[in-house]
Amino acid sequence: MDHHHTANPSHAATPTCWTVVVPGPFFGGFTYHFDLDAGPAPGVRVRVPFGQSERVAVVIEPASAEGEQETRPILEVLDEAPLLDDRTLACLRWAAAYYHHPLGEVVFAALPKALRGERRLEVEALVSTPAGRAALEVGEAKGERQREALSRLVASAGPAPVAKLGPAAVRRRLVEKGWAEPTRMTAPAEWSVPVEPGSEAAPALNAEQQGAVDAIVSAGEGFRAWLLHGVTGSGKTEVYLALIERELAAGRQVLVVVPEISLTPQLIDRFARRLSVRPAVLHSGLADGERLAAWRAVAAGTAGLVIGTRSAAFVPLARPGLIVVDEEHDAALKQQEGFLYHARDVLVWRARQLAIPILLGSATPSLESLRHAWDGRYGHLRLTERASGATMPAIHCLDVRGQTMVAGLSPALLRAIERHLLAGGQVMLYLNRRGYAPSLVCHACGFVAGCPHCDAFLTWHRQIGRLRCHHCGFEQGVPADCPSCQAPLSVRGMGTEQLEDVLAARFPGFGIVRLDRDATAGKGVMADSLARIARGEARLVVGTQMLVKGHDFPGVTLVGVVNADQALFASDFRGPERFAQSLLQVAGRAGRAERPGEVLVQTHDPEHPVLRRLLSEDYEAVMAAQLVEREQAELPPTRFAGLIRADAPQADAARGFLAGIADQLRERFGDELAVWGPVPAPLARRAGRYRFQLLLLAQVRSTLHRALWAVDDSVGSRRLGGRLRWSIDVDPIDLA
DNA sequence: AGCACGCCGACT
DNA sequence: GTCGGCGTGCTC
Ligand SMILES: [Zn+2]
Ligand SMILES: [Zn+2]
Repeated sequence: MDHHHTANPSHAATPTCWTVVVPGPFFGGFTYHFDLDAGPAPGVRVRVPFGQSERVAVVIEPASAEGEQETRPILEVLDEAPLLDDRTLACLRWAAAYYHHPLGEVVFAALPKALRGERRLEVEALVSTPAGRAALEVGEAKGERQREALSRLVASAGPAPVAKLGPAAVRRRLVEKGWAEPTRMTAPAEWSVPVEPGSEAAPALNAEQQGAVDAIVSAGEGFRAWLLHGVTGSGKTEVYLALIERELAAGRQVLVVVPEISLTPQLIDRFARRLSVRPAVLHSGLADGERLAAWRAVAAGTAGLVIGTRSAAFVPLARPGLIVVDEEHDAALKQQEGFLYHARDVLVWRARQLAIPILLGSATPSLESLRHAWDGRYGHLRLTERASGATMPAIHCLDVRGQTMVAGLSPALLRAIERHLLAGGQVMLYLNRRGYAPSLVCHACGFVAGCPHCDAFLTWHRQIGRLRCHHCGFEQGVPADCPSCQAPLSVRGMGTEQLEDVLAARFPGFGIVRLDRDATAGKGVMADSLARIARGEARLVVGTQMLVKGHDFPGVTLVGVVNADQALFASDFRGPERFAQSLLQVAGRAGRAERPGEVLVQTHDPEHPVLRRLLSEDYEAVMAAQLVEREQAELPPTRFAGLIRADAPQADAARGFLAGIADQLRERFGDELAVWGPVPAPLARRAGRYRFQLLLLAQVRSTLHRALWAVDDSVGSRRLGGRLRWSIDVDPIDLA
C-alpha cells in the first residue's frame, strides 16, 4: 500500500519471472519478467506486451528465470494486493483442467467485469502529516469542518479516501496548511450493515427440519456434502436460515448459489427480514459497479452472506463457513456456452478444498446427487411434510387417446378447469411451448414452414404477426397461403399464445395471465403478472417452464399438464428424469392447507412406467429405476461422460473431424473407453451450420480425462480446416 | 481471441 | 496501379 511500482532503476534487483494468463484460447500460461524486487504476486493483474499490442493478464505463479525462450517485461502492476487468493486460484486451475478450458478464460470469467480491464482499484486519498496531527492535538484547527475532517483523517491511522473527508474546499485547506498530503489508496471493500436489523422471528422448526439442522451441526466443521431432499413447501429455506444464522454468528461466511436470477429477490427479501445482515448479491442483472462492490466485500470478508447465480461459484471467500446450492437439480447451474462448468460440482470441490460443509437442496434432486446420497458419500436429509401443513396435490393421468381435443385440451380437463374456476380456485396450465402454434402446414401439398438455417419448424407468433425460429432467431412474415401450391395454410400443434386465446374465449371474465419468455420480456411485466395472480385478478395462468421456477401460487387449486408426452418421450437420456422433476415442481406450485390441489396430466401413454411409478410410488422410486436403466445403458451417472461437439458449414468437415478423433481414441483406449458416434446433433443443422457430436464414456474418471487430453494434443498440433469449430463438454447435461 | 502478414478481385 | 477480402500463423 505504500510503494508504487513505477520504474526505479536504482532499485533494480534480481529480475523475477512470472507465469501469467490472458484471455484467449491458450492452454499454457506465458512467462514475463519484472525487474523490480516487489510487485507481482499470484492473483495480481499486470499489463503486459502481447504480440503487437498490450493485454491485461493475471499472475498465476513464479516461474523459473532460465526459460529457453526470451521473456518480455511486465509493464505495470495493476493491483496492490491479489484479487484472487491462492485457494481460489487453485480452484480455477482445477476447473480449467477438469473442464478442458483455457486457464486465462477461466480466471477472467471469475473476475467481475469491472476488473477485467486496466481499471485500478484506487481512489484519491489524503494522509495526515506530523504537522496535521500536532495541529489537531493543540487545537490549532479552528474551523468546525476542518477540525472534523482532520480528526477523522488522523483517526484512520493512514490514508483515508477523500469521499470520507468532507467537501473539496475543506480538504484543500488541510493540504494548503500542510496538515495533510494527497495520495492514492486501494478503495476499501466496505459493506454496510442494514439500517434496520431483520426483525422477523424464526418460526419453530418441525421435527424433520430440526433433524436436518442437528445432523449438519453435529457433524461439526470440515468437509461434508449434504443432500437436502425436501418436497416443495417443506421449508428447506428455514433449514438454510438456521444454518446460516449459526455460521454468521460464528463469524464465518455463507455462499448461497441459485440457478436463476429470478430466484434471488425472494431469497434476499427472506434473508434480510430474518437476519441482521445485508446480503451481498452477485448476478448478471447488476451494474458493473454494484457487482464489483459486492464481489470485493465478499473477497475481503466484510460481507458475511452472499447470494448469487452460477458465476458466484468462483467468488473468493475470506472466511468461508458454509456453501448452499439451492435447486441443485436445475440444469441452469451448468453454463451452456464457452466455459462449460457446473456450479454445483465446482462448489462441491471448493467445499472439500475449504474444508467446510456444503448443502445441496432440492425438491427433486438430480440423479447424480441422489446416487451419492444413497451410497453414503453425501449425508441424506429428507423433508417429507409440507411445513404449512398443506398436503401435496393429488396427481392423476388423463388418457387423451380417442378424445375430442379442443385446443389441445381434453373434455375431462376442460370440465375440471370449469369446476375449479366456479369453486373459486385458480387454474394453471403448463405447456412448454411458446408462440401461437409450433408450425404452419399445408394440408393440400404437405408443405411445412421451416427455418432456412436450421432443421426446425418456424413457430407462428400471432401477436407480432411473424414466423420465428427458436433456434437461430430467424424470422419472417406470415405467408398468406402455401408458397408451393397456394392452398390455405393451417396451424398445427399448440403454443401458449393460442392456449391463452382459447381459454380467454372459453372462460371469459376470469382473467388470464400468460407467463413465458415472450409475454414477460418487458421490464416489470413479470412482477405485474405475478401480482395479478397473487391478487386473484387472474384466475387462469398459462405458461411454460417459467411456471416451474420458484414462484409459488398458493391460490392455484388445479394444475393441468397439457402435453406430458413431449417430455416423456424426449430423445435425451435424461428425458424421464427431467419429466419427473418438472411435473413435481409444477405440481408443488399449487395448493395450500385449506384447499388441497389437484394435478391432471394429459398423455397418450398412461401406462408409461415413469408416469405410473410417479403416481403410485414416489420420486426416489422413479429415480432408483432410472439409475438401473442408466447402469444397463452404461450412461451417466454410472459412467463418466465427455461430449465433443463440432460444427461447420459443410457436414462432411464436422463429421470427418470427429470420425478422425473417434478412430484414434478407439485404437488407443480400446475397451476402457466407449466412443459413440460421430452422430448428428439433435438439431443437425442450426444457424446454417452442420453439427455433429462424439460421446465418450468411461468407467474411470481418469480414463476420460486422459482421452480428452489426447484429443486436445492431437487437435492442437493439427491444421484445422477453415471454419470448423469444436469444443469439449465434460459431464454434458444434455446431448443437444 | 485479436492482430499481423500475404496473396488475388474490382475500384479510382 | 491500389483497397480490401479473409486464409494462416503467432502471441512468453
Ligand atoms: Zn401447399
Ligand atoms: Zn433457425
